[in-house]
Parts: sequence; structure tokens; C-alpha cells
Amino acid sequence: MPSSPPTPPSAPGGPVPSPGAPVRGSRSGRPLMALLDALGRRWTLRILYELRAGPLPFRELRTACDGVSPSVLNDRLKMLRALGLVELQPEGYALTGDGASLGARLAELDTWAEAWAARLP
Amino acid sequence: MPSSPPTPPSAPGGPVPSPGAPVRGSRSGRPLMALLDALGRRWTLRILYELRAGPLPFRELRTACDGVSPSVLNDRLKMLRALGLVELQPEGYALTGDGASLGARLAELDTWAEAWAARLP
DNA sequence: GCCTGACGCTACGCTTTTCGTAGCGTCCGT
DNA sequence: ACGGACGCTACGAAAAGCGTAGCGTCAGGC
Repeated sequence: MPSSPPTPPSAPGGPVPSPGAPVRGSRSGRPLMALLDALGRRWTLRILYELRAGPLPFRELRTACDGVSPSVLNDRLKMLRALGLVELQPEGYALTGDGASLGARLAELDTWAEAWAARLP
Repeated sequence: MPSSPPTPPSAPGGPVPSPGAPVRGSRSGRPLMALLDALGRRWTLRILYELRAGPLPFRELRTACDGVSPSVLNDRLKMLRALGLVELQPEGYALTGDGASLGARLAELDTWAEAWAARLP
């Protein structure tokens, strides 16, 4: 038996999850699973949240996200663009219509989180 | 200049984020950041989603989550318990009141994701 | 022409997180 | 005593994430 084939290296930043295709942690192809894969990666939620108030150029977005490293930020932005949630405009990165409706839910979460924290022991 | 102090090793599974304390990627102590830290870890969103319909024992939850490894599952469950979102009951792991209100938002996301996927090119 | 500065973005080596497999200790029914 | 299910842990390997440095491009000022 030859040595088992080395796992083929995946693209840096990982493949972009897409609804209708299997994603990390689910082979079902359900859009929600692609979304949970995307949102469950570090910084994704934060980026959407920081863009809720308007477009930000790359470097300002980086600062807003507590100095996230540019490689990861770019990975996430690539992904979010592929998912149609974010787009690059002359003024900087901005939420699309879909991205904004998702961002609005995150803004609601802010309120929820305050009340939740107050209830914690 | 002495060599820089080696980064102190963190607990396995990482420290549990808590509202009011600084978390990964934010020193602000805002509850939302603790929440985003928690939700931005792999499997967290999925676990909350899978528990939305009722309690599941450890192994069934594991199966529901496409066979997530038990070490990670346990890490997340510990975290979610510390955050008051999940609790262990005789019937298995269950959402608390807070967890359920968060889970309800994820269930809404399911609908949203279907429509979103339909809009994608 | 040729600096200067800001832009989006990439390279690369190191650390942290996640994974997969195996298996432990406990309880419970037979 | 045994088998089976429970929650959970150990541990080496793989993947994701990080920090720093710097590239290529373009616009303005000189």
C-alpha cells in the first residue's frame, strides 16, 4: 500500500462557502449552512457590523475591527463579495442590499446583548 | 532588551468570552463583542440552531452537527453554558430562555438565507 | 519627470484553533 | 459480570488565523 495521498492543500483562506454547494461542516447544500459557515468564521460578523453605518476604505475598516490582520480581512472581504453581501465602491467597502438586511439583524443583536449581559450573574 | 515574554499559553479550547471583559479582537468590554466572539467560533451558530427544536443528548447533537468532533463540541457547550445560553438537563442539552431567543433569530435567518440564495447569480 | 503618500492587497513564518480517532469512568438493565 | 449508552477527555496532526513587512498602482504637487 503506498502512503495515503496527502490531503490536497486547499486554497489559502479556504474555499468560499456558497449556497447550494456543500460547505465546511455540512454536505446538505442548504443555503443556511453556507451562511452559518461564512458567519461562523472569525471577523465575519464583526465586519458586517462595522460596515452597518456606511462604507469604509480597507484601512479604516481594518482599524475599526481592532487591527485585524490584512490577510484575514482580505479573505473575508473576498468571501463576502462572492456571497453578494459586500461590494467595493469608490468610497470603500460597503454593504449591498442583502448585506444591509443582515447587518440590521446584527444591530438588533447589540441591544439584545446589552440586556442579556445585564441578566447574567 | 530582554527577549520578549513568551505569550502565556491559553487554556485548551480558549478562554470563554464574557460580556464586560475584553475578548478576542476587542478590548472594549461591550457585551456585543463577547457575543460576536462566541458566535464567530466554528460550530457555535450551528449548535444553537440544532437545539432550537428541543433538547438533544450529547451524541445526538454531535450527529446533528455533521459529526463535529467531541472535543470541539464539548468546548462550545462549556462556553455556551458559561454564557447562560445552554444548559444540561436530564433529556440532554437544551437552550435556556436567552438561548432560545437567540435561536429564534437563527431560525429566521433560515428563511432569509433561502431568499438570499435565490437572488444570487 | 519624479517624489510623496494613500490606496488595495499579498507573502510568509509563527501561533492558536480545530480536527479525528481512540478510549476513559460511570451508570443502568439483564 | 457483562454489554451498552452516557458525558466527556487526550493527543498528534491539519487548518485557520495572525503580525509584520512590503509590493504595485495611482493621484497630486513640484
